[in-house]
Amino acid sequence: MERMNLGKLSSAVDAAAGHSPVYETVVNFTRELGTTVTLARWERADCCDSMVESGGIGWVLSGTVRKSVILESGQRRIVDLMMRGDFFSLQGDDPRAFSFEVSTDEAVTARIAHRDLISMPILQPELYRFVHERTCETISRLENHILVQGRTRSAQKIASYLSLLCARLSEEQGAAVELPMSRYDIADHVGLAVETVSRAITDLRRRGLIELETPRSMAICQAQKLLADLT
Amino acid sequence: MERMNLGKLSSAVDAAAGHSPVYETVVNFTRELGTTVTLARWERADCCDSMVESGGIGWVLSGTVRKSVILESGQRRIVDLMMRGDFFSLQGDDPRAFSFEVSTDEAVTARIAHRDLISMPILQPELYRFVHERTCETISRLENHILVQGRTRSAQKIASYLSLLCARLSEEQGAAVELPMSRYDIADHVGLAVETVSRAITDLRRRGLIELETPRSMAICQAQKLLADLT
DNA sequence: CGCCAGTTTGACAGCCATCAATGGGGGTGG
DNA sequence: CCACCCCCATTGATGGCTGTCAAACTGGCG
Repeated sequence: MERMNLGKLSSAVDAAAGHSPVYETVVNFTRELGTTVTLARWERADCCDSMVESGGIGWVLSGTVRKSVILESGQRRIVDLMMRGDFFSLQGDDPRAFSFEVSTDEAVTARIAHRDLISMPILQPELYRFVHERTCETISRLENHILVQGRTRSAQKIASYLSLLCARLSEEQGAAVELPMSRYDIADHVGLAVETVSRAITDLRRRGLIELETPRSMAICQAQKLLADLT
Repeated sequence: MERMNLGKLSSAVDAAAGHSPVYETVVNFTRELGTTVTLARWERADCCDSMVESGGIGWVLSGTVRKSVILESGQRRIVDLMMRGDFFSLQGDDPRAFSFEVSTDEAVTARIAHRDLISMPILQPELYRFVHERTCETISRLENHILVQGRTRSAQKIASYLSLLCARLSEEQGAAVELPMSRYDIADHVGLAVETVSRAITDLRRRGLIELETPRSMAICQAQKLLADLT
């Protein structure tokens, strides 16, 4: 892990190719925070658990971070996947003992410690409002994932999951996207076995609904059919 | 739906038997809001969609409200279950078109409209902080449900779901609780068929892990075994 | 009494988790 | 440079679990 200051933020932001309007507001928000914010640069497979200690709230400026937990059975479950612009809550006293890991080559995160969050509504009401807005967005993200996991058939789960993922990764329809996670990660995220994930993806490819340049590079060919077809 | 004022709040709160410390803070929060808050009393099967129009944030003071959506296939999915003290976000422009329904004989809800939420950090910073705190609690609730849904076996899903539900409904271990939803609701919430839910519950009962006075009244006998036993 | 919604149980086909094996790609060390 | 290893992805075979269809049972209500 490497500490960063706001001056170095630009290079990190430039690395996050294909900016979106929402992402711009997150970057501006980060700059306006001044010394209240703590930036950090991480590398692949880094464990970001140290972020949690101070409590408060965190977000991703570039790269992908996953929030996971190991069950008593030894199984890993990925609860959430945070990409550039996504916020997540940091609760040090959480008995569920989540851990955070970087799944891309590099990731830049930001956070506000709990003690600073406390004084924000008085000192920076405008910015605190933004925090609330993004926190509600986090709720939407989790609700969407509950809908994905609620699907009964594996093909449905994978189809709706990939649709959602591509929509978050790229604004343009049908463009090839680099999947930020392995088949194992997808399996642990949607609640399926790796083999079932692989089979479902192969099935979608054979039916011409998606295309795979490499196992990690995917393009959705028929977006609406991908979701509708699978009763 | 019947509008309420803060004066009538006491009777509604008294109806929510077995107060918890957290719930008390929510009630106090509601009182302190004064005219900013909008209270409403609902009856069984009422649709609370009118709450969403003004945006902002809502919470439950008594009873149970479920947040659901009908998929293209006609299936219903219950995304979240809100009980006394639970907050939820209201987004009128949400394309996912969630609807809210009361699943108990009676329910009392409160809400703050978006326009009032906007001015809160300046006018009532202390209370706005509380909103943020409860919103983070909502995130925890959804994360927990993602963990439940992620279980692969039906018995695991039901066991962990019932454990979670009972923990939210009653502070005392092993006490009988009135389930706030039908088997159909449970099925649509955890992503199983009704028959599978029924079989899983019967199975847990036969093994002596839970007891059923009536189909709706349940007591957990061996809490830790209920979760650990099922690899 | 009859109706209805909710719950439970049975039978069975189909899907998925598991075990097993193969192939590919990137890294390291000889 | 090549061999080797490890991780990832894919495919096959199989048993068990779950969704589906069907039927019986319960309690409440008019």
